[in-house]
Amino acid sequence: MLSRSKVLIKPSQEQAAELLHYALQNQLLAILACNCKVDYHGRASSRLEWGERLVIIKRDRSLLIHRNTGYEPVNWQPPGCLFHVSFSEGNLLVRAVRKSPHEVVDIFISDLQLAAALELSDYGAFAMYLTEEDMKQAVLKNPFLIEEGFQPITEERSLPTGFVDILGRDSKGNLVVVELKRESADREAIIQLYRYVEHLRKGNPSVRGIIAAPKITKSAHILLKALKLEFKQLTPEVCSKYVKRGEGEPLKSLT
Amino acid sequence: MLSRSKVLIKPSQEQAAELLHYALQNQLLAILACNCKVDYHGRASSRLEWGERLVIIKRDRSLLIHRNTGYEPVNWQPPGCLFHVSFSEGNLLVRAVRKSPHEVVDIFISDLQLAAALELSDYGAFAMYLTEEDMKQAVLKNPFLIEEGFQPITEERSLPTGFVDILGRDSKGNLVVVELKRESADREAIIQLYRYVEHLRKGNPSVRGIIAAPKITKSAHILLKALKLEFKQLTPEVCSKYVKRGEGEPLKSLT
DNA sequence: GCCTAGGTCCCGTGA
DNA sequence: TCACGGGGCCTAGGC
Repeated sequence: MLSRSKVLIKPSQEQAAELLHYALQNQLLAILACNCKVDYHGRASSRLEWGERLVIIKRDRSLLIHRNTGYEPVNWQPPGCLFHVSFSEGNLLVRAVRKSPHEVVDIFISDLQLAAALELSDYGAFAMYLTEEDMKQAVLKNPFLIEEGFQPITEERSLPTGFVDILGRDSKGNLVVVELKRESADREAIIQLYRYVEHLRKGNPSVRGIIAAPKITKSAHILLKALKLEFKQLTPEVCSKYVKRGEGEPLKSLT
Repeated sequence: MLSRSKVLIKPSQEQAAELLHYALQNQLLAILACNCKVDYHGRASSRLEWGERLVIIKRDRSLLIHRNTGYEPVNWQPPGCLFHVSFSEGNLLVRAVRKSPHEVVDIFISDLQLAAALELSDYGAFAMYLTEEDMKQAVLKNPFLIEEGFQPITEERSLPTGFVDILGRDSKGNLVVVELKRESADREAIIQLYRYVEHLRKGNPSVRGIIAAPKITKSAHILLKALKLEFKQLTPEVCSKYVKRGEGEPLKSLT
């Protein structure tokens, strides 16, 4: 399966430049393991002094520069930027330019351990489960997950202040605003919910606001009480039991 | 500089496993270009079907799985997780386990284009400029950037509701809360500022709230007016002129 | 451990 | 294009 892939060990700057051109032209993924320094200017600015890093250019022309530690790239450029490969003061210079916002990453490369152009054939589907959207679908189809007698009115409703996750009525006919959180509800979540509820309460003081989440932070709970909102414990895991995704593939739980 | 680095082209699963052990033992960075499928279970769940990807394990035991497009890894594990390399149903299985929260990534690898263990010697300093912190330092040393006569009281003050960027007094002695934003101030920023101001206004209705940012969104401006808060235009670029970083290295501007 | 806030956040969605 | 909210966000800093 090497097909159009090429790997060079300890290439010269010229060989690496040629490989980069080859990868960019053929929409292959390029990797360089190299000694480099990096300048970035754009929304912010940064300077990375000389050291050995991994430089990755993907076929969608995104750029990642990774150090030997850390989840995050030290410098990067999102997909779609333009690359210029040149030579400058004895170094191989790779410039990645993003149009909007205007941002420039300059990589000065002195020597290389490895350079590779890889053809990665990848059509595999990716599916994510246990998201906030899953919780929403579960509640819409099983309103009792919020409380007995709860009935959603519309799936979502746009208000001047933003969006409501779920709007409904309780068994007594009171308007209920439900805000879903996949993880612990914090103060921001309460404030968000309160914006909606406050707006609706103006014409109707009986409007209820319920935050449905696995748990709630201490300070969020204090705020919740002060604003006369309610908390309903609801986890993505419980919701997943009420929601069929894909071809009904059951979700495995952590063991 | 190859030193302890090793590169294998089209290795067998057994050779790749050996290389992974070697990299993990010697705290080298490991790269695999391989056909794989990936399961993730933890805070959420995901399934990635078979396809060719780049798998990176860093010396701090972080894991990145990159497809041939996109800035973000499709699956990952932050630093510090535990790796188990084994063989399962004809595949090389790499399992990365995170303790807290408990999360598991399973990578099933069928065949490999490339496997490398790289020793990346990297001691280069990284410095970032034009951050919110830079704006703060600039304002603390040059309070007139907010307005004539402004005087910071303390650098930062913790309130029951959170943190204040800068607290000070104006030329008439009124308390002033300043919230800094590096980019356009949105409604969330206004709400955040209002939380502090509202708290302080209870004992002192003359308290002012100023949001200092390059610009402000339309809806944030409306909210600002309604809450009797103020906007002061201030850019990170202007602030950078009043702040010396490192050895006084001047910041280049975009040209 | 929890909680808060920032980020060159990225990314999708909708106006 | 801007604006807004979600994310397995990650990461740093307090407590």
